Amino acid sequence: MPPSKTPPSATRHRLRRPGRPAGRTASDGVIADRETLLAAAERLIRKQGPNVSLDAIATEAGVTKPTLYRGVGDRDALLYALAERLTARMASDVERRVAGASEPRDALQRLVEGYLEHAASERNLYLYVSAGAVGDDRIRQLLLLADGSATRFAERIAAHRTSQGADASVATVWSYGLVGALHFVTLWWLRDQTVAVGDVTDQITALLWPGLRLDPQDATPARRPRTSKPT
Amino acid sequence: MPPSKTPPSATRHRLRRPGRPAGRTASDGVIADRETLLAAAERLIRKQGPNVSLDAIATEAGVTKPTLYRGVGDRDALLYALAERLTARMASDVERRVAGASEPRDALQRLVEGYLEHAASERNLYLYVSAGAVGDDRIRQLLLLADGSATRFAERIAAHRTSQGADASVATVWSYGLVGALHFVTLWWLRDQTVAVGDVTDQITALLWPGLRLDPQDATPARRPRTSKPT
DNA sequence: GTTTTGAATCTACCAGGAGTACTTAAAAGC
DNA sequence: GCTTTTAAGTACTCCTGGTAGATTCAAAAC
Repeated sequence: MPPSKTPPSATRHRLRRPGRPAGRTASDGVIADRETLLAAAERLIRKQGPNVSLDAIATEAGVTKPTLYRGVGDRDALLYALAERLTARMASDVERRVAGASEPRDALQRLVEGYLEHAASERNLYLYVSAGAVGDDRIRQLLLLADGSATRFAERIAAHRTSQGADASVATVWSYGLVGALHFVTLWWLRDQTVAVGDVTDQITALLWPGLRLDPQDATPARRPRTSKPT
Repeated sequence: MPPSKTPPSATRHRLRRPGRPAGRTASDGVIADRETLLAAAERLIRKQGPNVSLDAIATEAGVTKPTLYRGVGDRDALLYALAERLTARMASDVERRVAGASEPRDALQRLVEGYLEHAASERNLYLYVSAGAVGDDRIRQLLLLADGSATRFAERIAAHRTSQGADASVATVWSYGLVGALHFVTLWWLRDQTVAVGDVTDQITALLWPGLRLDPQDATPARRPRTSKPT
């Protein structure tokens, strides 16, 4: 009945018949590459918004759900992978901008602006990763973005403060605080985008910079007697 | 077959047969009160964690899903209602603590500590409201907590700065930044609760206070030429 | 060159949860 | 006493995440 079985690539992006695909040799050009699947997920989220089903993503990749599962894992795994890719891109973008800073405050300013603009340009992906799925480990999912970004901040803060002889134990809390502030302001800004990026940037910088700077005398911010060891 | 139909309240918290319940007169003691339903939702979330189905909540209230729907609306409506209740409680709790503050910095310190402790004591509810559902308006759901808290902060900040002759236009951005910082640090702290509340409180306060204070000379934080009107 | 083994994929299903159309029973109104 | 309105539950549909088993191809074994 079928005139020619297995048309090589005639029906691109259409579900294939069952069975091993007739293409490449093993482990050479692997079909259903993880990279391909993740790229398809990003593509679909970018154009369709953050509410996409796994089925839709699989179809976008020209593949079915089980293949998607073997390639990237379950919904959480996909979420984590996309979060990692997004934070890595944001980090390198922001890094590039910060590199040209003249002074520390300018660096913070560029960082904030870069975060805002990158989030805006990847709006749907940013929202997808921000909301997470509704799974068991809610905290982890809510902190996905933070875990990606905060460790980078924490290293910087700790290194800087240590080099200046200041207490570096604040680094972890401060970095989560920074990311949280950035994140919520970003969401607010993404919602009703009525304010110019520059203004928001200035305002966040004005809020955060005085606490982060290290020039005057503020080397020991402790104010109350410690009740336990700070880990 | 059934010996006595409609046992009055014998099977408490068990699904009744269809039909209007045989209790009260209208608008007197309304059955399936919205308050009752929301309280049941909170009760169940407190004891079972943030992953609860609407069915489970209805059962907890001794009622079925359609009744829950008529009482509080869909999943989003429930989420918003619970967020409102939680933020209101947190606000009044924090307000009470802040009232006893001696100086502005102490007020911030009490605010931070109150936020952390209240979130910890309502952990499951806090997580439920934080994550939201995965619906259409993701941003709104992600900002649920912020919208509840930030407006209160914004009013305070604006009033304080105006009274001191400082630029009050930063109030909105700053309040979202504050809530974001508090929120993420709270989540991080709720995850691996290895640090004492007091230490975290001190560290966040140390980060945020210098930006918020208004004593020295820092009345005009603008650093770059404005490119557009700030709303 | 044939057979067996293993790998990659799809089809078809299941489970669970949100949301709803319809039915039933009690109260309120006439 | 009869009708209308109100407050519920029953039982369904739809959608989405996840999985078991069938299906096809390549490569190794003989």
